[in-house]
Amino acid sequence: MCRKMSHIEAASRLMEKGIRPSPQRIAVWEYVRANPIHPTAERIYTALASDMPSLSKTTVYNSLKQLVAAGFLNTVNIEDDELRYDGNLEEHYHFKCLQCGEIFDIPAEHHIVMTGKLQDFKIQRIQTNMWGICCACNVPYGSE
Amino acid sequence: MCRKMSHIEAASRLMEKGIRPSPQRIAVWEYVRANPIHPTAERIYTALASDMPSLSKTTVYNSLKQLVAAGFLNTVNIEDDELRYDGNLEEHYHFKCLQCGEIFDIPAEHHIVMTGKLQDFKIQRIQTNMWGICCACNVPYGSE
DNA sequence: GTTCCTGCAAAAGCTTTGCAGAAGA
DNA sequence: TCTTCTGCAAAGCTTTTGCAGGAAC
Repeated sequence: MCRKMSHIEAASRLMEKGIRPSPQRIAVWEYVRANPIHPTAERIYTALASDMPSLSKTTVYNSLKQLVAAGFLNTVNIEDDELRYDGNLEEHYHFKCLQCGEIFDIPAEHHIVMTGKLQDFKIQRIQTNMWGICCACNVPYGSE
Repeated sequence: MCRKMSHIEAASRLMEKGIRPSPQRIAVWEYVRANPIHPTAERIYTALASDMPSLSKTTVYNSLKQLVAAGFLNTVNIEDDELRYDGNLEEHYHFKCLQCGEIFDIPAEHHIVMTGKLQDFKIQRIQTNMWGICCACNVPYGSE
């Protein structure tokens, strides 16, 4: 899914965008990349705070905002009440199981056909979210 | 887009779902249906409060939640920091222009191909959001 | 030395909850 | 009468802002 990236490479990619590669920013980015669970800011903060006791939530929010603006992370708007983050930049869908709550990455296998109204639109980003029952929860009665 | 609906029809459709057709709930539903601008709860409240001075935001939130649960409205998760509502239940995409900020409804012209991982998933809802520059803002220099 | 960054505290904004009174069945 | 609903006030949460100290260049 996400190619592994060294601290040094992460730092240089941040610098290319004019972002100072602070340990906090690198930690946030690497956490989101290494944990494809579409974490919230809160979750990222909690996970990193044990190794970085001085880390503040403000810094997590600041870092996320910059990483999204720089195109290194995407936001995932699949929940009505919280924002999630995704380090997987390849085109893919999100599927949220309404039973177990897990959010799955689904490889994209179609493209929007740009006809009619869309012909004069310049599309820069597409996000497709799906809700339903995942294969693990969608087990017919009696078959397990 | 949305077929016109009388108060009486709205009331009976609410009752079918066991929801008491209070004037507030009908007003919220009709406002969202009649104003395909994907309004936020705040906007709905402000718009209705002039005609219904006693209306409270709590009631708007309660009504929206029930109308979404009953399948009469959908949430639109195209903004990172606010939830919007949509009374158009036909399959369509949303396109947000990053320049003028407007959100357009785009008729759906494709279907997700359910292959691979998705074969055992039960999809109940799909939402596709796009961001970019709309046709009005996407005017080449010198042509206007 | 100047700019940028972090982190604390406080503020802001959106949404939910508790509850009392009103409306409807 | 009993249940449901409304609306006020307060609380809860997430996110942003102000600012002082510190780090990087």
